Amino acid sequence: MDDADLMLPGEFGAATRLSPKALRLYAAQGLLVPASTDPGSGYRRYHRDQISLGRLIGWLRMLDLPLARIAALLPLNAQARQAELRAWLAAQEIELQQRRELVEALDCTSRTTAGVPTLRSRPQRKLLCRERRVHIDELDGFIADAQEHIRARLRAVGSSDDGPALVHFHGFVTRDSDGPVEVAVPFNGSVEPVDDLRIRLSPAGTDAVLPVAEADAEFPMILHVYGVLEAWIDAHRLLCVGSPVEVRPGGNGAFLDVTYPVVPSEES
Amino acid sequence: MDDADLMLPGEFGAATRLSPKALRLYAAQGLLVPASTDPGSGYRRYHRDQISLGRLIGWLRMLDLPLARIAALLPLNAQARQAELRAWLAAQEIELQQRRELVEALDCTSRTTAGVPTLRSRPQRKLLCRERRVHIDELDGFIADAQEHIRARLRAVGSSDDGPALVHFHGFVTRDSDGPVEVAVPFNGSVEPVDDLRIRLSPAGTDAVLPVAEADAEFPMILHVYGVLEAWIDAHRLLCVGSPVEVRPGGNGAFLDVTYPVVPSEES
DNA sequence: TTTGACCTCGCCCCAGGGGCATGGTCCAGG
DNA sequence: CCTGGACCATGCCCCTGGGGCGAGGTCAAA
Repeated sequence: MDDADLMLPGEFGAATRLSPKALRLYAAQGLLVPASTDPGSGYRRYHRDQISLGRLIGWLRMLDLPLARIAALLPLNAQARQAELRAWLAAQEIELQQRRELVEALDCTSRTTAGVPTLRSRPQRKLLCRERRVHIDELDGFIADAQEHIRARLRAVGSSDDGPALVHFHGFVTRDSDGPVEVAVPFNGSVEPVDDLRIRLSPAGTDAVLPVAEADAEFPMILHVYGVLEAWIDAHRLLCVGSPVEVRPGGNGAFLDVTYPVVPSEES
Repeated sequence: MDDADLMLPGEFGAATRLSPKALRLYAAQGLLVPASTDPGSGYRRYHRDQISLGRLIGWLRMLDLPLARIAALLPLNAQARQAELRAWLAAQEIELQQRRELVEALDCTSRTTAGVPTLRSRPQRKLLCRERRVHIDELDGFIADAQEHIRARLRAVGSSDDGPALVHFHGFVTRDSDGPVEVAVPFNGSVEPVDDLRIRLSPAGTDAVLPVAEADAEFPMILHVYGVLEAWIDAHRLLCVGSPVEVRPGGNGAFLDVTYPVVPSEES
C-alpha cells in the first residue's frame, strides 16, 4: 500500500511541475530528498506526501529565490514564511529604488549638485589606519567606530592628531560588493601599532578635490559626485593613480571632500 | 606622444575601477577593446580616451545590466541611453509587482477568490491544434489568434466545432520561461491537417475542474488558482497525470475553467 | 643580472538548471 | 523468453560575470 504512494521522478514531476533535472538538483542539495532510493539501480522514488513540498519549492523558485534561501524557508510555518517573503520583497524594493537613483545620477543633465573641483597638494604624512571589508550598510558605523578608536589611541599615547579623517575606498562599496575600506587619521609623533590598527606612510602628491554637501554624501548619489570629479580629471588631462579618498569633514565647511590622487597625464 | 596615452590594464583599471579580469572579459566580448595589443607578448594597452567608456560600463554594471544589454546601450547617445534605462527600470518595476502578487497569491489565508473544484468526466475527442512556445506577453495574442485560425479552418471544411477552446500548458509560462502551449478546439467530422494545424486524439478520462472569474485569470493570480486546485486534488487523494488545461470559456458562465487530468491515487 | 611588479592564458568555482550521450531498468507485448 | 520503448541514472558542456589561483612571459629599475 505504501508502494502505491511512491512515484518515479517523471510522475512526481508531472504532479509538481518540476523537471527531473531540477528534482535531482534539489535532492542533491537536500531540499527535497526522495522518500526512497533503490541502492541497486539508483532509482529515486518520491512519496505522494512530498508533492505539496515540491510545489512549494516550485512557487518559491518562481520568485527567483536562491535554493539556499528556499532551504531556510521550508522548515518555517506559513505565517513565518510569509513574513520572510514580505521582508525579502521589501529588500527588493529598496534595491530597485537604489537602481532608480543610480539611473538618475547617471543622467549627465542633472549635474547641479556638486561644487567645483580643484587641485590640492598633499604632503607626506604618517597615518594610523584600520582596514576592513564592509558592506554598504555597515559603512557609516565602521567609519564612525574606527575613527573614534583611532583618535582615542592617539590621545592615549600623547600623539597629536593632524586633521580630518581619511576614508580610503580601495574597492567598490555597493549594495552587493563589499570593498576593502580603510579609515585613517594622520598624526605627528610616534605611535606603536596595536591590535588591528596599523601605521603607514602616505606619500606626497597631488589630489583632485571636490567638496560634497551632506545631501549628496549618501549612496548612490555620491557616485554621481565621483562621476563629476572623474570627468573633471579627464577634462584636465590628469590621470587617476589610486583609490579615491573621502576626507571627513571637508575643507571650507563642506560635509566631506572627495579626492583622487592624480598625476599629469603626459608624464605618466 | 601617443604612447604616453596608453596604459596597461592595471593602470587603466585604477582609473576606471574595473578589475583586470573584468577588462579581459569586456575585451573578449567586444565591449571595450584595448587600443592596441602587442602581438608578441599579448599585452593589452588602453588609450586614455577609453577611460570614460570604461567608467560608463562600470556604471551600467552597477545596475546589474547584462553585458549584452550594455553592449547594445553603448552606441547610443546620452538621451537615448537614459530613455532605455528608464524603460528597463519600468520593466523591473513590473517584475517586482508581479513578485509581490505572487507572494500574496502564495498566502494560504487569502484563498477567497476561487470557486469550488469538482470532478468532470471527459469523453474521447478529436482536437485540431496549434502548438508553439510562447513568452508570457505573447500568450493572450497567441490564444486568440490560434483559436480564430482553427475555427476558421473548421468552418471552411464544414466540420462542426464542438465546444469551447482548450489551452494546454505543457510547460510553465512565466515571465522568464516560455512553455510550449497548445491551443485546441474539439470537433466532429473529418479534417485534414494543414500547415501548422495538427489533429490529435484526446483520450477519455477525468478532470478536476475549477471555474475562474475574469479578475483571477491573469498571471500571476492565475497561479493561485492552480494552487487551490492542486491542493484540492491532493486532499481528495487524486493524482495529476498531465498538464493543466484552461477551457475558454468555462462552464456556467465562468470566464474560464482550469482543469487537470487526474486519476484516483491508489490505482496509480 | 636580478628582482619585483605586472602581464598573459588557462583551469576551477559560484547558481540553477538545459541539453545531450551513454548505459541501466522496468514493464508490457509478442 | 525476448525485445522494444519508456523511463531512469551518471556525467559532461553550456549560459552569466567574473574571483581566485598557478604557471610562465615581460618590463623596468636597481
